[in-house]
Amino acid sequence: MELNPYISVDCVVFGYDSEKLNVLLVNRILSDSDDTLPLLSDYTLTGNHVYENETVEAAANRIVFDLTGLENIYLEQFKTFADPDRLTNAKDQLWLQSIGRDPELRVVSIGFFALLSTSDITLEWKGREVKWVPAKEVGALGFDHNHILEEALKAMRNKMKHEPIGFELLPLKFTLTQLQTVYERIFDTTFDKRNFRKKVNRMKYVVPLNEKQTGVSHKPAQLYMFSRDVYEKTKTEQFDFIV
Amino acid sequence: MELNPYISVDCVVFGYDSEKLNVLLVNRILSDSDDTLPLLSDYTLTGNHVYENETVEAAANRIVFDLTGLENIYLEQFKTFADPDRLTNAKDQLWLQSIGRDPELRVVSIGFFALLSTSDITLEWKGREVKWVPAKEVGALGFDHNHILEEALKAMRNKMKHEPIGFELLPLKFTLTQLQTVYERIFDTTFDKRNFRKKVNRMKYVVPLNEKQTGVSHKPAQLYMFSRDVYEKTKTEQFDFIV
DNA sequence: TTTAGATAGTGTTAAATATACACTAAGTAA
DNA sequence: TTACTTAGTGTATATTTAACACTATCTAAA
Repeated sequence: MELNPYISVDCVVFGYDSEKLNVLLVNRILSDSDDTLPLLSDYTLTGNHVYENETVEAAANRIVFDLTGLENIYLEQFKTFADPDRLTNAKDQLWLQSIGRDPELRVVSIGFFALLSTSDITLEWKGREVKWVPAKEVGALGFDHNHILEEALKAMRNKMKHEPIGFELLPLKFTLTQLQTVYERIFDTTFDKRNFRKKVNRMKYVVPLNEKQTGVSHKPAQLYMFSRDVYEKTKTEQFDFIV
Repeated sequence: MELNPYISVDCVVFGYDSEKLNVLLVNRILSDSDDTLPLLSDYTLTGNHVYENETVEAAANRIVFDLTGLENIYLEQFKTFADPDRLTNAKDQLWLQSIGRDPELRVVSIGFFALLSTSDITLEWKGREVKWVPAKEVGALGFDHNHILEEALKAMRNKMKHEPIGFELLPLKFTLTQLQTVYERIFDTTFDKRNFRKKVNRMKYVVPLNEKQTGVSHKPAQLYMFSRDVYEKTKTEQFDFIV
């Protein structure tokens, strides 16, 4: 089965490690034929062209699965990038040529972001170096990937404000402190513990388990899980764009 | 300048006429060579391929401008459609062939929705019939356009819940009753007038003008306008996904 | 010029939610 | 047993929501 040369998918894989938000990057190395210094060595987001018979959603899932070995990861198509000059800078042209792509083609990239808890995963991808980088410390990326990352962050934060996707960044079972911290880190703010817990208490889709945290050297916390079922059943449609 | 055969833009143009939400559709007619009954006659959303040197945003603006003569219309990229079989049904294949496109090509369509007040516009498009159809009464469309329309409606409603885009569907100057009605019609509900007005009263970006409605045979209402400036300055970042 | 018709515009009370704020409880490790 | 660490809880005040009905102002027609 052939890859379609015009259509690609870029996945911004966000992983939260109970401290900060990270992004998955892969190394892009181009070595000289005489094995001296590399001509090119930088990082990009994870992406791939789609197979001729593959939907873009399937391609995004395939990429995330190849990277993490995980299925059913939260994935969302957030924006498409198709500027005529998005791959025209010198490094990208060099790279495209070297891997046998026509550097003249106008490639559409459909952007997805994925959310997961880094504790879950093991990394490997086509022999290329893959690493987590804190979202705030990402340097200059290849292609238009800094732009794509920024848009992904915007879309993710925006969705996070109104929909319960913070849970996707935590393990299945989590404590309320962990939940609070996710929101604090992503919105770069702090909340009052008692008020936060009062609010969560009204969210019937955050359900307490008969289980406590283990392996900690202090009072173990109650564990909770998120029930999408309950959420879907209880959510309402209201408008609320007041400041 | 050439059109890119792989990349198209579909615009879901929503127009509100102070009664209901409408969508702009164009007729797709294919006549037999002997001028008998048409082989094909149905409607589609408005769309076009992008020029080789054109961004997709520019293409979307161009389409809306060609259709309405209006610039600076609210436009938002909401989703991209790229399923391998999205144009494979018989009618679409026939149409593609007849207009000289390769029916085998996998075409990516980047979906935008536009919001405007129908009172504003005059219609004309490349000699093809263009018409407003109430969003609730749209029948079977060509291509995958029923699917695109549904996704546009979802995206628009969702955005409307949290961001002040209802104003884009009204004339620049509007009354509070008109504003209330937009939200009632789009969310298919009703609000209490006094409570609605109390809420709007707290939105500092809805500013009263020194002007009243004219041409009505009853007490003329106060006119208001929306100030995006004030909105951008006063908005905050909070999370609120409680039911 | 009066009257009918139509929509504009307004206030109060009770319940729910938001905000601000500090101490005790329960576990582990030394 | 004690020190350390994080979990977990309540109250008072301000703000917001929700439910509810009447008067004001304009036009048009009698």
